[in-house]
Amino acid sequence: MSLALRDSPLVADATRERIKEHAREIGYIYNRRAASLRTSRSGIVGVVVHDIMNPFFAEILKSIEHELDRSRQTFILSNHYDELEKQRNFIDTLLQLGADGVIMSPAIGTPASDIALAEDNGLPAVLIARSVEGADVPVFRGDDAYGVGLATDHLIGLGHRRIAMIGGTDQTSTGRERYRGYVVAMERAGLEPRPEWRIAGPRTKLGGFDAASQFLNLPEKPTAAVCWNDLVAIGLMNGLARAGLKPGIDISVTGYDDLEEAAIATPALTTVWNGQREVGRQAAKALLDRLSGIEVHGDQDLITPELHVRQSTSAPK
Amino acid sequence: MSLALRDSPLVADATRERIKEHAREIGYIYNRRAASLRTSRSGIVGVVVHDIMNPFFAEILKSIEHELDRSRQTFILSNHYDELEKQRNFIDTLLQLGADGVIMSPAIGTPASDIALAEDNGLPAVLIARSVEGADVPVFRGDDAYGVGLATDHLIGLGHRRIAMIGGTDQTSTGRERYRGYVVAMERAGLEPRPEWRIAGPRTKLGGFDAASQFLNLPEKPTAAVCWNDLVAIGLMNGLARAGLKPGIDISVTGYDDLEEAAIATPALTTVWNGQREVGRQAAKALLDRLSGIEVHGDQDLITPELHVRQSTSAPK
DNA sequence: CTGAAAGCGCTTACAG
DNA sequence: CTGAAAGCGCTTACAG
Repeated sequence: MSLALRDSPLVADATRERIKEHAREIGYIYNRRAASLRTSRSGIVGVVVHDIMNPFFAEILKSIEHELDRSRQTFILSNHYDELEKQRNFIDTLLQLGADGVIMSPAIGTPASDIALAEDNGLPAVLIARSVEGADVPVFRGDDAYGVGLATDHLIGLGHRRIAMIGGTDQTSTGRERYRGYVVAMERAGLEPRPEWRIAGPRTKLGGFDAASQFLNLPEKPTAAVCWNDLVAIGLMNGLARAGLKPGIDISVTGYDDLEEAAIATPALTTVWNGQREVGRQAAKALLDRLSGIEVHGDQDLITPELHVRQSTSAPK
Repeated sequence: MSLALRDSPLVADATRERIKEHAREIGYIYNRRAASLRTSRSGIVGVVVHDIMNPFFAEILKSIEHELDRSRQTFILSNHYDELEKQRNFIDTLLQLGADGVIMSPAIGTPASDIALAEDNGLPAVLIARSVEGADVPVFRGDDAYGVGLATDHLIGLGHRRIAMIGGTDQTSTGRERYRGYVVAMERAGLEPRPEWRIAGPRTKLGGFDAASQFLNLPEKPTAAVCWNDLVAIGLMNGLARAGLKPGIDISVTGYDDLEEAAIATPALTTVWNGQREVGRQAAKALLDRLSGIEVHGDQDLITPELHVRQSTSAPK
């Protein structure tokens, strides 16, 4: 009977249908805990990110979901809010449930040993968005330095000379990479990336909104802002508008990620496409490959970002 | 040993600590599948909503997460995208995993029998946001008709006479309630809620954005729009701005939900607080109560919405 | 090829 | 009070 319900080819079609029909009639419910106990395969995959409310992750999650659905894996989602403790609890839960694998955007400060612990206990891991020094697992993310370079070059090309960088933190690999991309592009153009033009910290709309006044008080007023992500950029534009300025005309603003929302912001946001869909798809595929025993190499294939020019950038006045 | 690890009072403190220490050393991992198989309690709670990317649900989820965390329940999240099939698959998965309960915002068209099926198989359900005719389970949501009435009354009080209602669908209980609130408020003020002033459908930012041109072509141009939710309102304001109008001055706009984002929109959005946090908290608590055998009455305590007036509404020009 | 038995790792009722 | 045994519902190796 169990063979028939699992669509085994060892059972004739007609027999299978009869058994399934009967199972339905008596309200039979397959007990996955029991099966999993026996086979040590649970069909569960864990996904843990900073914050699923963040549309950047939400877009990644959608494509992970799509990919996992196709191979009938159930996925369990969790936020770690960049707290190591929460992340550890979640990994612990996955181990206890006998999950088959985990896709994670590691919390700030995740040591390689945390990932090794999971791996050593039969929980293969795949990273997204951020890498962890010393962890020998596949990582999927965009080429952040290159992407921010695109945005910075674009502003320089429009004639901007004083360009601020708003948001992000040096505590993550992504943060360091994006800042590096900005610095390199500025220097390449012979411009000085003045440290006081960097407003580190903001990563949300509210953060960008609040940074507007700080931006407007910067020494030797910058005429443009390269933002950490679209959320910060949209928040900043709202803050600038609230202060009576016209973002896109008085001050040029670029985002990062190209969220669905970027195109309908006012003004429509010039931003860098960061391949969220691709990141999710590739990460899910890599994990599924690992589960079926296919070797996946640990080095990261960076996704190449693209600049999408819209109305939030123009020549300085 | 198992007693010690579960902090049973039957074991002396010193002994417990020694055993735990040893367990840590040998890298022992508690097998929840085995325990669950034996006790038929899994510590898993399912949550299924239309779309977790929607900030409205995301805010509810956050408070559910907070509440479940405190009682060490793991929660599994899923989107049904208003597809019954997806919702059924998820409930099936929960049954197979032996989940302890489910919190759901039922997909359009969910029959009471689907909920009965879960309940009959030992999976207690609690509903959020939408109710299901004939299902005898607790429901937690706001008083939608009353809330939209608040927004409509506010616009009428400012002097508006031609007011459109944008977004939402009659296929959900929420949709019908919100439209009813608008109609009742209009009629109470002796105004005619003309059917062509209703643009049904939009429920997202993009939907609201696209509805702007349709709104501007409405017969006997309305001077204000009551929107289905904040997303539609923000999208509509962006669309109006793109058409050269000043939302909040040329056209008054109200939202619904009071998302975090509403306060930082440009102009800041006048909207109706819908108690997301409360909905999540109460739903989680009700489910936990049911799990510990406490009777929870099936009739719904509606949360009373509040109007939050900001800059997106003013007297008609 | 078929059917009965062992065993996954827990918890708990029960014998000693 | 303690320790060994039964059993949760599956899957699979094995005996017949």
